[in-house]
Amino acid sequence: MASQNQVVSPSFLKCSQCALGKLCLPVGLDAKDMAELETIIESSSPYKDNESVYLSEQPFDRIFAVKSGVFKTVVIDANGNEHIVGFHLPGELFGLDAIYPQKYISSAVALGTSSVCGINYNELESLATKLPSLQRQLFSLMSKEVHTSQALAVEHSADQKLAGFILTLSTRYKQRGYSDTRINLIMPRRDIANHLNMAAETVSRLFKRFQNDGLLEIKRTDLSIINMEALKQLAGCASGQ
Amino acid sequence: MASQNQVVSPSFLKCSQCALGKLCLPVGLDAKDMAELETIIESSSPYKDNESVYLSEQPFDRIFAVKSGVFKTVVIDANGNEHIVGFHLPGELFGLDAIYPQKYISSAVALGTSSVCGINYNELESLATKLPSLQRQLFSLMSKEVHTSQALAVEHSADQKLAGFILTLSTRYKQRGYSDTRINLIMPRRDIANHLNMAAETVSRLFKRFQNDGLLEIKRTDLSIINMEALKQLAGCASGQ
DNA sequence: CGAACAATTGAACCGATTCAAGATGCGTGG
DNA sequence: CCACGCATCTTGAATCGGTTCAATTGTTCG
Repeated sequence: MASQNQVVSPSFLKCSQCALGKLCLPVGLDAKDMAELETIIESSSPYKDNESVYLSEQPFDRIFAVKSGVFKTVVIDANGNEHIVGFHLPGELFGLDAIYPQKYISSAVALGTSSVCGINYNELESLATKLPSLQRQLFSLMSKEVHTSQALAVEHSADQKLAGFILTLSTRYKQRGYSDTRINLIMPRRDIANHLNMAAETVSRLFKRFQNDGLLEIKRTDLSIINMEALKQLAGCASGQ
Repeated sequence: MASQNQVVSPSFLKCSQCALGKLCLPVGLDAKDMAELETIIESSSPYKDNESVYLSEQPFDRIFAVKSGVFKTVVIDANGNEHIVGFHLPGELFGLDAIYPQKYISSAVALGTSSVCGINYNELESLATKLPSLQRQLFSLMSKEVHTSQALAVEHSADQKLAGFILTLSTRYKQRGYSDTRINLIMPRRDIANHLNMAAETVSRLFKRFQNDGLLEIKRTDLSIINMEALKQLAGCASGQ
């Protein structure tokens, strides 16, 4: 099993693992279509820890696919408080929420050394008109995004939220072919806490309790899920899907 | 100003007010295109209070546009607890989260007598391939949906959440041409509370405090916003825009 | 008019936050 | 390689916001 946060595929431009490629291929993109998709996908040099791909309020032109590492998207409210909207794992897209307002709502920041592919949105749209399977895939992905955002709101106790969070990571890594039981929590506790709207101390205490209860083992960034079923029950299953 | 929860337009099938039509028209749908869009939009008889349009787990075939009244979408977690994912006002779409899983995730329930248009999704997809402006509009709408779901997660104190909720209603009604300061809260306190993850008692207390502080006036379902700016400040602006 | 439900109000309670120390791990330079 | 210093994480005790429970008032509708 490849370790997480590594480059997804030797030639990411082949798009064999990213959110677009994964489902495009089986539904009828031939080599020519695929080649055309690849022309609008641009690779970029890696970002260092804490560097940003784009900033809030900048004009929207591209969506991004994570090639390696993890990114977080962050908004800052009127009082200057940061809120982490989401974490983005290898193969996942981000920047979709900028389509409607035509500017980036959040800022995207690398967690550790990480890299992306940029995809010009206007060109992607044009291409989607020509390739029905690509259009379908895009609709599907955005629908999934809606669902994901909503799922977060369902849980309300701190236990539920943290258990749910771990499970979504597990599921998402599994979907990309990584282990679903051994996870590298590259993001600091503070970021997890912020994302789930709770105090970092609470995250710490809960991890300890989950460990004492035999649900998982955790040492710094190294998380192993021991009892997946119990975790799902705790989360109320909303995120386990 | 037309009162809320009324039929949006005499002939909704003309789609002049719904989320699809509103932006389709200015971007180049001619009469023939429009006619084609209308052929896949079906009107239905009104639903009575508490009747459901679809239930969770049912196979997905259509998305829906609210013609009149209000609908709520509800999920039930593993422990049997209900959670209200969202409220849907006249002109808005719902059911988009079912595209990815190809089955309805939530159940959609009428709040008071309400009516919808159903739109066959496969046909809509096909049509979108032929009409680039329709495709663009759909992407845009789904992006907006993502943004909306995320915005909810940003607020964390009860004050912020309730203020934010009122502001989103205000904004959304305004977008459809209704008053943004006089709102009919057709949904019971219990539902508002559930949606925002708080106790109905808290909603009650907060409404009272907001009223004492001169932010708004409320009597049962009749809400008037007095001090919009103060509300926005309270909410932290995340929902204001 | 009266029954059933919805909303309000008050008081006790609890989960999670906050504040304040300590512990642990990590990179840097001696 | 160890020592230092910084940042992250952990742990404990006090506090607070919001919930829960219980009782009252208000509203709707047969």
